[in-house]
Amino acid sequence: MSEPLHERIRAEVEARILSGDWPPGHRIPFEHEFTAQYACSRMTVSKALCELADAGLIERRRKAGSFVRRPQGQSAVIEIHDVASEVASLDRAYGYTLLSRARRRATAQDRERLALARGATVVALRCRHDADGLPFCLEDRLISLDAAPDAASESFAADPPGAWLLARIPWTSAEHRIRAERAGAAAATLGLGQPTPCLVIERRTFAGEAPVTQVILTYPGAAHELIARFSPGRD
Amino acid sequence: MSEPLHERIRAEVEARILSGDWPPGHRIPFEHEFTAQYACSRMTVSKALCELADAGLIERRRKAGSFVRRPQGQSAVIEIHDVASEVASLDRAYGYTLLSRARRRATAQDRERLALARGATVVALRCRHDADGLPFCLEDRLISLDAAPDAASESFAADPPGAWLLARIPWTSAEHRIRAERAGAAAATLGLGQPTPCLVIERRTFAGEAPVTQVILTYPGAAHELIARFSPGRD
DNA sequence: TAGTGGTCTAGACCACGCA
DNA sequence: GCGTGGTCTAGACCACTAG
Repeated sequence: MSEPLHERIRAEVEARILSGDWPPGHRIPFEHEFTAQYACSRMTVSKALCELADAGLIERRRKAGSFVRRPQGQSAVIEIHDVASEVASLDRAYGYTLLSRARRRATAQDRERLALARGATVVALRCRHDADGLPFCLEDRLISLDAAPDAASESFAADPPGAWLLARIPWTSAEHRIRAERAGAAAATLGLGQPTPCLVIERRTFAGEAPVTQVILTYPGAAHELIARFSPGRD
Repeated sequence: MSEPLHERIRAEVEARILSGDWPPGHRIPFEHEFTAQYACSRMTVSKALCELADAGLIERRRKAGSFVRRPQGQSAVIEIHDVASEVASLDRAYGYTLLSRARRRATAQDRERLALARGATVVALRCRHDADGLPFCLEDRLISLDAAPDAASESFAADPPGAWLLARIPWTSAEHRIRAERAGAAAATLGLGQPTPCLVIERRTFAGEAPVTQVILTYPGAAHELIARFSPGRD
């Protein structure tokens, strides 16, 4: 058995669908018909068809059967890695510089960035990530000391705060905003001329309802792409 | 049985992992231990643990057991909607204009964009999506006639090609690239001054190994953000 | 109501990888 | 070696739902 049988069934049904042999809306054979065709048990067929259903290629309805789905594709999936591993995956040397660190009672702007209550205290960091000695990304981060009290005694001089937080504070949800922007205050730090467009990623992370951190990552547009390969999901 | 048992097992193990109770590297109980704990068969436990492995939360090794995986960096999920529904969700009036349409043997550049074989034919489209009468997004699309022969006889004068393709051609995977760019050729069409940064989304879609379509969407940066809220779980 | 998929069982054999 | 997970079987009962 070089290849699992359920995998072979899945691949053959998938090929029928992708070739157009079984067009959208077509009812594919019942499970018991596959068990006869492949001389196997129902569990094996079921596993193959469930994989196709998870992949969004078919829809299964009790009593009616399984049908080829009309492709949905409204939404997609993108992976966003943390900066250090991003640089590492490009096979370039990673460098990190802390530009500034401040501990303060949250200003009005801080409270808006991080959805904080009045009177909360934060650590504000600015740092630069380098690849092969060249500026790769500018990071502007707020950390809530309510969520991460240890951040108050951490200098962040040697290691970037992203990995530090990730290793300590469990998070349950995050919100991303991605946009293009003209390099403003970041231009000088990144060694850019003014008109250079940048890719800006804003991320707010929460543990339950409590805000943990907010970060603005600015990448020189020419030097960076978000890349992802993905498959349609269930939905 | 309101909830399948394998689902309950999956949820309880996932909770242990996300709470930090079982930290990265921790070996979780063997399948036979779960069968004792839940008084169920091995298949049921296996299904639950396979789901967690698919989601990237655990790694399973023969003889050794199953282990909590270290977080893969900050991998995340972002939804990318198609342009028409994007405009609709902003509660603005959607408009569509076909700028050009050509059918041709694939040029070298076309072949690179769409990973096509020599001698393939394509339909090349340029169109503009408007919101409340203002340019919202510029679309530059290639369609492989091998994958979508009907595109040869479709004018695309009234309806955007994205939805047309989605309704007809099933796809199994796609590749996205997102970057910031200075408005170049797109500037005039979008009614922009030259230095305006744009958010550029490139998407290549495949059915199995066969390329279907490639599209470059250019959004004026100030007018557009990708926004997503997500939770950790499936990678 | 009858037939489908969803779930589950109590076994089994095998491949792999750590000893 | 030997124990793990990977796969598979030949049944079973149940929930859902189209007819």
